[in-house]
Amino acid sequence: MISEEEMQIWHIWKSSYKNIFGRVVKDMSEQTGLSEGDFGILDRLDLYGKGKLRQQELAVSMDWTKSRLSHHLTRMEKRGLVSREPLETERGVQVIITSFGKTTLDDARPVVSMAIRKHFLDFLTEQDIESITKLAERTKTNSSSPCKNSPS
Amino acid sequence: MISEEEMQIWHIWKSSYKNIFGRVVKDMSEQTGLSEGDFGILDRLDLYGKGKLRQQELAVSMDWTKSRLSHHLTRMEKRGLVSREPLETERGVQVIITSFGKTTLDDARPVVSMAIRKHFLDFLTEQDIESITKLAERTKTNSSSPCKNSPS
DNA sequence: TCGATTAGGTTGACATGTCAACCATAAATA
DNA sequence: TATTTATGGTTGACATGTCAACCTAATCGA
Repeated sequence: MISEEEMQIWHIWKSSYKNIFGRVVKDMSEQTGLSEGDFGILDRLDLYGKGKLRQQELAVSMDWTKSRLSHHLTRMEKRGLVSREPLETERGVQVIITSFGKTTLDDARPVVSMAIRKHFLDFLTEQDIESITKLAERTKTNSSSPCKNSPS
Repeated sequence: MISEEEMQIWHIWKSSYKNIFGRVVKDMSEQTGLSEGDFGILDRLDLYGKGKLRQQELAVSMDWTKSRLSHHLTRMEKRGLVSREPLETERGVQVIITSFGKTTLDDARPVVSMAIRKHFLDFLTEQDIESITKLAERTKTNSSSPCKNSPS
C-alpha cells in the first residue's frame, strides 16, 4: 500500500517528535516536578483566567475529556497546586490556582522556556517553521461542525 | 525567555503531531483491535525475525525499557498474539508470533498503511519531507556514548 | 407542566507507562 | 577460585489515560 520510503518518513517523523518532546518533558519534570499536563493547566489558569477558570473551559482549552481533566485535577488538588469550588451564579466548578501552584508555575516558566529553546527552537530553520505551520494548517480539524447551527 | 511566536510554534508543532498521530492510531485500533505498540511488536517479529526475536532485541528495536516490554508482552500473551519461551543456547527469552498474531498482523497492515497515507502522507509536500528528515538528523541522539570504550 | 434531552462533573474499572527493587545467570577481575 | 559486576528479565506500586455508567441541574418541546 505504501512504499518503504514513505513508511520511513512516518517512522522518522514519529521518533523525531518523541525524542524532542521527551527531552523537553524530562527537563521540565526533573527540574520543576511538574508534568506537561500540570504545567498546561497552571499556565492556562494563570494566563487566560487570572488564576481561575471554569472546569469546562479548561477542558476545551486543554483539548482533554472532562473525565481526564477531573481525574487530573483531583490529583493536583491533593498536591496543593489547585483548588476547586462550585460556581455561585450557575452550576459548574471553578478551578483556582493556589498560591503554592502560582509560585511553582512562576519557577517553572523559565525552565520550560529554556528546555523548549534548547531541544527544539535551536534546531529549527526558517524552512522548518514554515513547514510546521503549513502542515498544521493543512491537517487542522475540519471544524465545519456538523450542522450545530445550520438552518435545518 | 522565549517569544510569543516561538511558543506558538511549539504549541502548533505539538498539537499537529497529536492530531495526526491520534487519527492514525484511532483508525488502527478501531479497525484492527491493535494498539500502536501491539502493531510495532508484531511487525518487528514478522519482518526482522521471521516470526521470532529475542526479547532484548525487541526492546532495543522498539526503544522501550525492558520493564515496559515485559508488561506489554504479558498482556499480548494473554490475548494470544505472541508466546514466550526460554532460549536454548543462552539465557534470555524468545518472543514468538502466534498464528493468530500473524493473521491479525496481516489483516492490519493494509489498514495501517491506508491510515498513514490518509492522515499523514497525503498532506506532505516535498518541502515537508525534506524538513522532517533534516530536523530528525539534526536532533538525533548524540550517540557518541559517554566513554563506554574510552581508553581510561 | 411534565417528560425528554443536554450540559457539567464524578466515579470505577481497566489499559498503559514508569520506577525501583529484585532475581538469576554470565562474565570479568582480584 | 571467590567476589564483583553486567546482562536479561520479572514484579509490584503507583501515575496517567480511556471508557462507560452514573448523577444532578438546566433547558427544550409538546
